[in-house]
Amino acid sequence: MALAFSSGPPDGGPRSAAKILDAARDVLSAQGYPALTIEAVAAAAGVGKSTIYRWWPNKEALIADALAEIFRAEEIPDLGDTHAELRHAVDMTIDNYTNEDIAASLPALAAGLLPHPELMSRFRETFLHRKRENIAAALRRGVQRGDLPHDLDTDLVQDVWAGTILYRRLMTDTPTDTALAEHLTRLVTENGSGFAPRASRTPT
Amino acid sequence: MALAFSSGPPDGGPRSAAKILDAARDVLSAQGYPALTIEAVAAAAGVGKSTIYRWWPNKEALIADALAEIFRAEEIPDLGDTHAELRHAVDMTIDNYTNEDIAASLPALAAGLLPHPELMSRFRETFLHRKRENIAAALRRGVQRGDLPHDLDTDLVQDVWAGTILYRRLMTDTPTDTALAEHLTRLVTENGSGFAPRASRTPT
Amino acid sequence: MALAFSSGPPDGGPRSAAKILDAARDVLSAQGYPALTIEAVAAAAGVGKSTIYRWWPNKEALIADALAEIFRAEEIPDLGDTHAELRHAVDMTIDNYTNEDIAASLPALAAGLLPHPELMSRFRETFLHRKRENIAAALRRGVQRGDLPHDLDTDLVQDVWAGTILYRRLMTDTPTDTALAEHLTRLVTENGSGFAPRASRTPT
Amino acid sequence: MALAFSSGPPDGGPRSAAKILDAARDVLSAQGYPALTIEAVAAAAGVGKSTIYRWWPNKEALIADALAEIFRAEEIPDLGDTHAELRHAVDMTIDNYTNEDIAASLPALAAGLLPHPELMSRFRETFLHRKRENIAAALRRGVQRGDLPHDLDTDLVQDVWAGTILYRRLMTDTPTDTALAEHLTRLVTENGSGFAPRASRTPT
DNA sequence: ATGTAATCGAGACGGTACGTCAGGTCTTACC
DNA sequence: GGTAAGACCTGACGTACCGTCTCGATTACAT
Repeated sequence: MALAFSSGPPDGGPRSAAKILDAARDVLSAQGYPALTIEAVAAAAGVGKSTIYRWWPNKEALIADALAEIFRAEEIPDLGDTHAELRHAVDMTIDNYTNEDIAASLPALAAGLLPHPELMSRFRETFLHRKRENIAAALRRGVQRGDLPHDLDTDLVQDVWAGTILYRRLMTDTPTDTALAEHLTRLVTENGSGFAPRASRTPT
Repeated sequence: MALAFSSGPPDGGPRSAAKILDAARDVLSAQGYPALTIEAVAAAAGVGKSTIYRWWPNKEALIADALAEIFRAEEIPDLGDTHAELRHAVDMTIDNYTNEDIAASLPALAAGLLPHPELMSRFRETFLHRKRENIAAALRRGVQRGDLPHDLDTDLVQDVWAGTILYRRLMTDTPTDTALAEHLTRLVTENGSGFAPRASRTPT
Repeated sequence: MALAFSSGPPDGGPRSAAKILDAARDVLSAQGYPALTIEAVAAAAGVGKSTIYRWWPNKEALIADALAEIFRAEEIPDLGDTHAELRHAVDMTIDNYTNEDIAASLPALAAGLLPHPELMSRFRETFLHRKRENIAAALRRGVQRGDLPHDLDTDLVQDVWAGTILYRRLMTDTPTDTALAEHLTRLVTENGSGFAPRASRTPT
Repeated sequence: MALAFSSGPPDGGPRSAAKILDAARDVLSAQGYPALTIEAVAAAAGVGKSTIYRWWPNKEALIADALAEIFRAEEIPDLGDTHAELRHAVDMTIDNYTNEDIAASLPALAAGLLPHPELMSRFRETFLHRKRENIAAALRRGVQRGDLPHDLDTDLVQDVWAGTILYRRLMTDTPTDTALAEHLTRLVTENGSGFAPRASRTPT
C-alpha cells in the first residue's frame, strides 16, 4: 500500500517506512494513543525523529498511513445475493471500526487532520472513498438485479451505515454486534425506497 | 446550566465560571481549536490558570462545559403530528452538529475524553442522553398514535440519525441540508418497521 | 521572647503566636527547609494563612521569630577565669550553629532578609547584637583583669569566632568540635594582641 | 572554565553555554537575585528553558557555574615575602566576597545547594578547594621559610580568613577594608602558633 | 447581656515560576 | 546523500506557593 500521507516523492518513502509504521502500530497497541508520540515511534523504530519528519508532515499523517495498512477496503465479491453482499459490506465496516487501534485513533486523527484540508482530503481518499467505491459497486449490482430502487442514493446509504457504526462505537457503549449489522443491512434491502431521492409521494 | 465537568461541589463552580466559559468559546471561535489552550482561556478570561485547574480536571472537561451551554437539548413540543415532531428532532440534531464550534471540537473532545471513562460518561450524559430522552419522548408519542411500530428501537433510530449527521458533517464535505433532514425523518416515519427488533416483513 | 519580626503592635502578636511558631519549628525539623512553606505552617498550626500574613511580612520573618526562640544569647557568667569565660562564649556560639534547624535555615534566612534592610537589621539585632553584647561583657572583664589587651577589638574577635564557626558548619564538612572551640578561645587568650587595632609594631 | 555544575558530558556543555551564563550574570546584576529565575535567564539568553534544564539540574547549579567564572582562584605568586603573599591571599578572598553578584547570591546558593550533597560538594570543589589549594601553597612556602610554625593548620587559617570576611560582609554592615585585611594577615604572620595544633604557650 | 469590632479559620483568587514534555527544526557525523 | 542521533527553540502542560482577598464564625470588650 502506498503512503498516502507521506510528503515524499509520489513513489517513494523512507527506506525504513515499514519499520516506522510497524513501530507506530506497536506503540499504539501496547501503550495506547496518548503515548503515541513521534519521539516514541522514532525510538521504537530505531530511527531519528528527522527521518520521520522528512517523510510525514506531522503525527496525524504518520498514524493515518500506519492505520491505512490495517484498514479493510476490499472488494465485495459478487455473491448473486444482494442481501448477503450488503451484509458483507456492513460487516467489513464494523470490522474496521471495531479494531481497537483504529477506534482509539480515529477521533484524534480527525481532530488533527480537520484543520489541514489537504491532509483531510487524503484522509477521505484513503479511509472512505476506496471502501465506498467497493460498496457502491455492490449496491449497483443490487439495483441491476432489481432488488434496490433504481435511483438509490448510494452515498446516503453509506453515510448511514458508517455513521451509525462509528457513532455506536465511539459515543455509546452499545456493542456493534451482528444484530446491528443485520438491522443496517435490512434497512436498505427491505426499505430501499427510503434511500431514494424522493422517499415517496405520500402527500403527508 | 450546571457544570457537568467541573469537579467542584455539585452545586458550585468558580465565581468566574461564566467569564471562563465565555472566554473559552471566544478563543475557540476566534482562533480555532488548536489555539484553545488553558493558558489562552485564562488570559482571555482575566483569570489565573489555577482557578481553571481548581475546577476542571483538564482542558477537555472545560471545553465540554463550554460547549454544553450552546448544545441544544430542548424538549420536542407535542405538535400532534408525528412527522413534524421527528423532523423537529432531526433539525435540532443537525443544528447542534452544524455549529462551527461544536463541530470543530467534537473529535478532539472525544479523543481527549475517551481515555477517561468517568469523564466520557459525563460527556455522554451531557451531550447525548438529555437530548436523546427528549427525542425518545417524541418517538413514544408517535408509537402511541400508531404512526410508528410498537416495538420501535428508539436507540437505533437515534444512533442512525446522529451518526449519519455527524459523519456527514465531519467525514465528508456534503452539506447537512434540509434534504438530509427530510430523508432521515422519512426513513423512520415511512419505514418504522426497519427500526423494530425483528426487521421482518410485517408491513405494519 | 518578643516577636522581633512581627509587624503587629509592638506588644502584640496573634493569639496563636505560640501555636504558629511551634508549627514552624515542627515542619522545619520534620520535613526540612524546602517544605517549610507558609501554607504548611498554617495547616500544621490549624490556622488560616491570613493570620500569619497579618503578623509577619513574609516567610523569613516568621522563621526568624521561630528560630529566635531557640537561639541562645544568654549572659556569660563571671567565672573569674578569662579563658573559661571565653571558652563558654565560643561553646555557646558553636551550640547555636550546630543546631540542625538553625543551620538549615540560616542561609535561606540571610538570602530572604538581605534585600529588606529593615528586616535585616532586626535580624542582626535578634541574632547577633544580643549575644554579642553578652560576649563583649566577658571580653571586657578579661581586659580589666589584664588578661587581654586594653584596646582589644571586641567586634573583630566576635566576627572571627562566629565567622569561623559558621563557615565551618556550612561550607566545609569539618565538624565544629571542642578542638575548634579551644583553638578559637586560645587565639584570643594567648594572642590577644592580634586583635588589637595596631596588631604590633614589628617594622617589617 | 569547565562547567562544574552542568550535568552533561564532563567536557561538554550547551552550545550556548556562554550566552546562558552571560545572561544569568546580566539578570543578576541588573535585577537582583530574586528576579533571577530560569525563565528570565532563558529569555535574556534567547534560549529555551529546556536547553537550560538539559544541562543544569536546577537554578542553583546554573548560578554556581555563572559565578564560578568570576570567582578568583588564582595562584599566589611567590614574592619571597611571606607577609606580602598572605596579604595577597586575604585580598583575593575579600575581593571575591566583595563582588556584588557573588555576595548577593552566596546565601541563596548555599540554601539551594545544601539539601543536595552532590551539588554541595561540587560547590565546595569549585568555590573553595581550588582557591584554598593556592593559598595553602603560599602558607607552605611561609613554613619553609621558617616564618610560620611547621605544624600550621592551614585549613584553620583559611576557615578563619574566609569565615571572618564572609561573616562581616553578610551579617554586619562593617566594611571589609584594608584594615581588616591587614589584621587577618598579621593574625597569622605574627601569631602563627595560634594556628598550630597544640596552641601551647611556646612563644616561638 | 448584648452589640460591635477585632480576630480568626478556611480557602478561592490572580499570579509567577517551576520542572517536564512533545513538537518540529536544525546541525553534525557516519556510512 | 540519506540517515541516526540528538541539540535546540518553542510553548503548553499541570503543580505548588505566593500574597491578597472575601466570607462567615467566633471571640472579647464595651456598653
